[in-house]
Amino acid sequence: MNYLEELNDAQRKAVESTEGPVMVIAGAGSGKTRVLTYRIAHLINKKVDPFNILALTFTNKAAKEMKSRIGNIIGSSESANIWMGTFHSIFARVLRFEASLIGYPSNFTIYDTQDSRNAIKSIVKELNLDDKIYKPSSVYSRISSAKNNLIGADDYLQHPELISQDESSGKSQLRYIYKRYSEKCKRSGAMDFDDLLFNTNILFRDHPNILLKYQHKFHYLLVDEYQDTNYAQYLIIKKLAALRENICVVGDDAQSIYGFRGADIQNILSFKNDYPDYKLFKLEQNYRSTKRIVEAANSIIEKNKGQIKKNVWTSNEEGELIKLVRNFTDNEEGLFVAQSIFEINNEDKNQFSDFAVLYRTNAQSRALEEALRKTNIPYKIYGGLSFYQRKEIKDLLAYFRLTINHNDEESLMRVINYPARGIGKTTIEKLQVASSEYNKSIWELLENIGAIELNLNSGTKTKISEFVTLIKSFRTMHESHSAFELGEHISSSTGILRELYSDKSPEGVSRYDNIQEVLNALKEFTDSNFDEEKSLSDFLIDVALLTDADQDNEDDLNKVTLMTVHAAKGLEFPYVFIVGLEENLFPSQMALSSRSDLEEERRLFYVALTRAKKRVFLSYSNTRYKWGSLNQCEPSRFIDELDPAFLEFPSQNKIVKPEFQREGFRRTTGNTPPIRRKLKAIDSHSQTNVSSSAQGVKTGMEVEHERFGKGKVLHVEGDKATVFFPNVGQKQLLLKFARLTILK
DNA sequence: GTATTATCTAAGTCT
DNA sequence: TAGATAATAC
Repeated sequence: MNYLEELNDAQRKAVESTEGPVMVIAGAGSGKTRVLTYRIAHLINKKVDPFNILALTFTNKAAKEMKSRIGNIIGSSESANIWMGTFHSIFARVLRFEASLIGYPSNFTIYDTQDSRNAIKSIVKELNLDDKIYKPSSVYSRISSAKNNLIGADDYLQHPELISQDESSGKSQLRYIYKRYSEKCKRSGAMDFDDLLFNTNILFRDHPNILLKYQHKFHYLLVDEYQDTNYAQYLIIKKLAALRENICVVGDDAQSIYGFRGADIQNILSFKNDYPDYKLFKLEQNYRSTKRIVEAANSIIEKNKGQIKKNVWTSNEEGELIKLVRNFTDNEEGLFVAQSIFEINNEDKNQFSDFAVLYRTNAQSRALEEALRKTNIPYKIYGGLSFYQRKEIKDLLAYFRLTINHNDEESLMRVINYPARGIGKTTIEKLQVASSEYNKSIWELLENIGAIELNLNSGTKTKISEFVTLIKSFRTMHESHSAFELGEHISSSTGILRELYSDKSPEGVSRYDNIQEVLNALKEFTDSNFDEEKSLSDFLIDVALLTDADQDNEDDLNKVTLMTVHAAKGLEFPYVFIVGLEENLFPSQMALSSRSDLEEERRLFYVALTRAKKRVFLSYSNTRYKWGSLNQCEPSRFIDELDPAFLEFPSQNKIVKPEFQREGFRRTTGNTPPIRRKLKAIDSHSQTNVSSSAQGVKTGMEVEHERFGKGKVLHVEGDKATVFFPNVGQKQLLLKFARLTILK
């Protein structure tokens, strides 16, 4: 087998230990994907039926790529049969088969976050609660984390701890919202993202025979990015693996960045308790990045406590220093990025696709986009307001969803009067009241609108029955026509196309084009993979579970990539820009209150750094627009934490400081720590040379450094000082960034 | 019931 | 700043 020869010792062992529990701790860039790929290929080579392999990946794109790589090794007819995908899409598929057992229709709808929030919002209204206190987003995240910990609505009602938490945060009614929300979802035949995992657990818990069936089906389990699994996912895996224990998990505790959605590093740490005779392999050699990048990243991650011991190293070349750049505004930061890309691209004959710009929040993309557009640099953005979340798309999809599942209330509400057909607010309110009064779905009321006394005038009733007939006709057509034909018919016969076509504004035109694009996607979907079922409801599941990283366009080759650090997980680029390195942004303000949140931000920064193969650029800005007003910012603590030995500070920026309107200024709140205040003071007149005397550090002084401890200043030159620390030896420090306290 | 205007509020990361 | 919602006029 020549593919085994392409692996180093640890990788090879991880590939060949096919039987029994295996954990692979894989440092950044250590060939994790390669191990997973070869391991699956190896299994199939050993005559394991691909049908008996379940591989859980973090994005659908990763699954697709891995499948095609495996196909290259062992033949694509085999690899096509592997069950490979994200947790959500794999178990959505399982649930479709088994839905009736847990009281759902097999054509259930998947609610996205917006649907869920809307549903919660209407419940808060129904219960006459204050929507300032019960904000849909916060209620939703509370319910979400309950579900991720397998606490159902009824469990929640009897959970003293959660109830008292809610009471002390002034949200004592939360449990009743949760209860109603569950009921509403069930009545609508809808599952939200968390339900897909929650209900899979319910299914396996309450139907041991079904669990057994899948245990017999999946002889071999592989889980990628294990550090980012939450409790619900952990338990599904554990149950499925219980029979044969042929489970292989791959992860890196240093890259755990999804704590906010319930991911628990403990899952890695407790693997050895669940499977005492497990085999552990550590992949520590980094093949991706230069020495300086690897070591700089190590210098960051070592600030975190409680990690699995490992020593990530590389035999790659030294590489260049990490360049740090300060900007006065976020727009200037964008220009810096654009300019640098332009220059590097010119001198080294690189592709635009060699560059990635990573940021903490999606909102930061705008300034970057603008700068790249101005400089004519092609780019693509992942995430943010994705294509399928645009209003016109959601409207069309709502018709699709309603056709498949008439009880889908969120979709119904979206389209019952769009395009306007004379069923207005008053009517809808009456329907909603009646719906909770009779405990019937709104669709059921609509269907029997003639038989129910709702105090509606006959004109409205006619309009309603026309609407019902329309949707039912789509349903009938669904039986006899392809998904694409149906989609086309729906978009024209509902009047959506006509409505958008008549809007000749640029936005209107682009909305019309977007609808056409959905239809194209649907056509492509219908035409692909003849062996799999390709109905409209399959399409809807695919669309609902697209991840941010999944979008892929043929014409997106050779473009600069813009994405959040989260979305960049698992990817690599020769040149990486990490922008917006400011306190309260990266690390996020909300992470500052707890140590563990801050450590997660630090891991996030670690992930960002380790995406780079050749060079890293860090940048921050002194001011940034937030919510339309200007804010002052301070450099991120993570900059201070990087070992300065790996950093290149630019000579003075040539850019002229723009004038700010005083009124527009809003001060950042909170107490500025002394060091930061000092930094800020230096920053604000840093056009003049930063002299050592600004901080008063002089040769011969005794100083203390936050990390290196006490030391003696040997030499000062400009803004650089040479200091001897008994603990760590001699260090070159930049006074601008080193946290030096003068002792004597 | 519908269209237009004024006001509010959100944006932290993802399925 | 921009999209969502409430208020207002028709």
